[in-house]
Amino acid sequence: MAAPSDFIRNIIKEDVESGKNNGAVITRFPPEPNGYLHMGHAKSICLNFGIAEENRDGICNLRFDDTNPAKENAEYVEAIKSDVKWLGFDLKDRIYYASDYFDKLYECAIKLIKKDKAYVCNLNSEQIREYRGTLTAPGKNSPYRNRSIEENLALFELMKNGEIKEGEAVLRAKIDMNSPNLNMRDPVIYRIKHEPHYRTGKRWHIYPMYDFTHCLSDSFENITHSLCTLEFEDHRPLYDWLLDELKAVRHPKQIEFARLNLTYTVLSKRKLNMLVADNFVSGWDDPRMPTISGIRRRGYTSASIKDFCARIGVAKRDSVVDLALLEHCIREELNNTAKRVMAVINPIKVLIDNYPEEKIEYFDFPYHPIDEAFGFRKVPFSKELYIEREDFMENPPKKFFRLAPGKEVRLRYAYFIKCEDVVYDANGEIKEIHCVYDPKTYGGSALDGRKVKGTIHWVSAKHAISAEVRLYNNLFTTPNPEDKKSITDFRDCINPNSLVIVESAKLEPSLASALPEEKYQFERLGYFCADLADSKEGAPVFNRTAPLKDTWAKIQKQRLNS
RNA sequence: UGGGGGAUCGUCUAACGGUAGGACGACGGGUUCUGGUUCCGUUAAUCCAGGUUCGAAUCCUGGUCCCUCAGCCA
Repeated sequence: MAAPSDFIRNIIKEDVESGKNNGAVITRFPPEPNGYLHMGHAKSICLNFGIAEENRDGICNLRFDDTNPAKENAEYVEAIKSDVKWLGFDLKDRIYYASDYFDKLYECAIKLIKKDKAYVCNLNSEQIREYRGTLTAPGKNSPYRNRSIEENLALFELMKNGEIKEGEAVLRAKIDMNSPNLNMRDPVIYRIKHEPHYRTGKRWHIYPMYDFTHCLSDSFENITHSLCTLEFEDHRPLYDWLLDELKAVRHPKQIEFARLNLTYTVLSKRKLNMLVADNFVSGWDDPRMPTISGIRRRGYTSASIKDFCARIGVAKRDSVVDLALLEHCIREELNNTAKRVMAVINPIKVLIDNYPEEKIEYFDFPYHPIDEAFGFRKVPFSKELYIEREDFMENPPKKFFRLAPGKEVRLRYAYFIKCEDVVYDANGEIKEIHCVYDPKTYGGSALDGRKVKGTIHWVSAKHAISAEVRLYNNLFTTPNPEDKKSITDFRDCINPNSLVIVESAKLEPSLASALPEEKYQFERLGYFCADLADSKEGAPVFNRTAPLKDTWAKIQKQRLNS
């Protein structure tokens, strides 16, 4: 694949060529450990780590932006590390924590106070908001703005020692209450939180804010290019102001790009957290979730995610990427890598009337239609079979190529069969379909050159294993559940059929040995993956990763619409 | 009616004053023991109005629309 190119890579290329930073390229991926990583993060990871890989001696750090002890914990840290590793980027032990910089950051705050560029403010949060002004009205100076450096130092010391209550004091940068950019109206850079931190314990009673922490952490790590999403564009002046005032040796360049949006899903940690907390899904790794761990459990591979990220590109304009593109990426990969097997999800019984009662034939079927390197497996054939309910119609429309009274089809790789009779139960439901087979079509082709239009999949009833199969559909019914104009609460759009559990699908016996995370194509149905958590050898559980494209379904839909 | 951004096929994204290209989707067809794959083809875009220029998606002027900022979240 051609090397990716986008406006950020172009900027970096120019910087390297002009000798900026001595040609170094150091990026970072800075998640807050307050939730699991999702596809939006995957975009950022592929960008930051990708750029590092593409440049000679390029480096990308994983840095936990853990300055809010109320929301962060070690479980999230572990989950994030594992997701980044699974995506296949080499961390080289370059794992950092903003919390490791608390001492250095504190020193920077002192320095700022000594420069008379920061002050302790005793306005409460409501007052701070009032003094800040509005989008159109300027703010006004805090009455505490002109405290002496000594007083500020003393007060900040008290804050640090836990001697002031939460909410009663903050440290603010002294910038400009008249700035049209709200972020420059004396932003809070430290607040009091009498809350233990998952890494630093009870050592601190004050915690630095994002704006203060981020630019300095970037600088400490010698980051050259600090890539973030569009909403931080307004923060760039503050990012630069802090580094300038503190005379930082390293002054990274912040560049903003548009965050990822995907149709039929939500990509905000807050919303995903709500789905988990309110049990709309089973957890962060529910296969319906657009989290890295969810999508992995669904059966997506890291290669397909990287491919997707390369295809969507990086730009500044807001965009919503079609989920179909993600599906395309996984189908393309699995088409080349997944073993083909047969499974019947919605079984209906077929009896081959002219097949001997006790006879069992074992066929050697290929795991892949053209590539023999995939190997072969034994598949039993007998008088009683299951086929897919949807593959039989009593009164078929014109273009139905499957089984119907009087019609002949091919059982994949096995025999031609012809439907002779249909037997009903007391409720008028089909109980079984009676067919005859043509022994001269052994292996699935007729010696006389006779053709059949349809080939259907099947399993031997006696030999089939029963297993749970989970059919996943879009989590939301609308393409854009995050659209504020048309939707008041994204939860109103949750798809009630996002998960359909098939308790006992009938699988060919070879599938009994499927290993967790092993990927298959169930012929004519879709790509399936043995569940990471619930699948056991001998007792598999399968998740549908993506259905195969289905032009027959499309034809039917068109018929309905016309 | 403050500031900061953005507008190119249905969607995503190229083109950096010189043929508006690619991918996904959709549609049509060939091949096929998966109505899959594959192959071929079709569809379809520069927000608007002026200007500069031999030539404008690109430069200038003026509009329009969209996103974003008033956490002691990140």
